[in-house]
Amino acid sequence: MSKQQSNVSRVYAALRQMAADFAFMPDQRINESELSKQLGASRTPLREALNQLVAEGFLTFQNNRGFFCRSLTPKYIQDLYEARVAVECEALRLSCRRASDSEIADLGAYLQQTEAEYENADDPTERLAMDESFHMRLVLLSGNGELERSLRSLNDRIRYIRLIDLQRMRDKAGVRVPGELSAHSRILLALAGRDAVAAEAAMRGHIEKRREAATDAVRIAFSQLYVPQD
Amino acid sequence: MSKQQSNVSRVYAALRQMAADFAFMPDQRINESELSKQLGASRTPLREALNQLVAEGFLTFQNNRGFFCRSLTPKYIQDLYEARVAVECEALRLSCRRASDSEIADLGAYLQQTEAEYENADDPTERLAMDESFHMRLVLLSGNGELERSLRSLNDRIRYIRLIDLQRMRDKAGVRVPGELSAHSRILLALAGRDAVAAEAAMRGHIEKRREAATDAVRIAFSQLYVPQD
DNA sequence: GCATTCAAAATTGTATACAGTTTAGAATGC
DNA sequence: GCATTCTAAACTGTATACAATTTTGAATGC
Repeated sequence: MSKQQSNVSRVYAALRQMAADFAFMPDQRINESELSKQLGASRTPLREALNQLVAEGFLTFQNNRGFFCRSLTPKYIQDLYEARVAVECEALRLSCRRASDSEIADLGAYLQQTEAEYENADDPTERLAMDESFHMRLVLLSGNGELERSLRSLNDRIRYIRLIDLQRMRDKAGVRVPGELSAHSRILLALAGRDAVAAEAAMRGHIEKRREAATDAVRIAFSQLYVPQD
Repeated sequence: MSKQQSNVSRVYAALRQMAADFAFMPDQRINESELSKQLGASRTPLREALNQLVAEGFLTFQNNRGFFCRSLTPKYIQDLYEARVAVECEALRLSCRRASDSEIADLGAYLQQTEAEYENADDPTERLAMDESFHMRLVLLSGNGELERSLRSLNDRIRYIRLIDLQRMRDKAGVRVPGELSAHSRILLALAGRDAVAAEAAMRGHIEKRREAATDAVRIAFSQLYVPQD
């Protein structure tokens, strides 16, 4: 009998979470000894996990200087949003051909259930989790493992900014007019109608609408990250 | 004065090349001691590089059993081709908006030059390098670093199969009718006309045309990989 | 105050050792 | 021949040690 899960993957998961949350400041140097104590593993497995995160773009590496948190710039966030459009639109196109009627119906039920919760949820983290979950389910319907992997990576690198964006939206957002369709509903409707063009257009519009706001949020993020207490 | 390039990144580059060429057989277990001798580094930096390749999908990892070459299945190759469509079509769309006229003219000159060479090149490796290069230049015009990174990864994981595909095409391919436009020319023309829809359609058709052939090539690849000498 | 120098401290890079686990293959029984 | 058991060899996982490099910060000169 042996452990199924490797120690490196446990450390990796913890680090990825930390990197997503910007527990490391942008461009901050990462101290291996300190971190290894914190995570209860020696530097050898820690560095193996850190190397994985470098390969995925969460961290960078400089010879003899070690590991650094990725930097956070409007350009970088824009790149990630554009990549999301690429991944999610193509996945949606595939889903229009491949998803079964019952899979689409299931997603519809999920959407209906969460949209009610969404309106009531105060916590932006909760809202974001619901939003991400809907988008991820859509990609899963495409049946493409590579697109799924890409979206997971993009989501984790973008999450912090989306959270800031959501917090700002909460303050000034009006309630949606009852009867008006949410962006998610419009996407799902087009999918149910197997209308790839309409679905893609709805998805593209939906993501790009948030892109501009998100690049603005980068500046806000800076102030939130670099001020310790407020 | 110090080395600019780290040892790990040297080992990584060598391993990535090997993984792209299927120097490791699909599903083959990788022996760390042997490989570390071969690459002139101890197991510590070797494993750091191997972990990067796991994160990128070139290899897999099982606790207490070590590293394995990714498996090679028609489904996997299809996923990668579909991801290429996602990345390259969106990049092209962005390029239509962003590329300067002179950048497009440069790419046109490059295309004209290589298409002549392409017809004469016997070596499939050369042909593939030219093809990849054109596609990569297109993505670079989008100015999106994330899409660029994705395409690089996809290219390396797909290359071996494309090579097999090209070898098969050589045997039965007819010469293109003079005056008829190559797929690359059609894409470039649409780009020059800033016609994102036409460009995307041409790109999609171009990649998908090879996708089916490539999944067939997987079976051929198996026979080539598993027969040592022929 | 500001730049420069330099030695001490901190940190990274990697080889190695060894414990823990898996694998290979011989021996055995059916 | 085929499955099972068991032991030795091979291999992986990780802590640790130490060399090489970078960083820190005090001392100095301007």
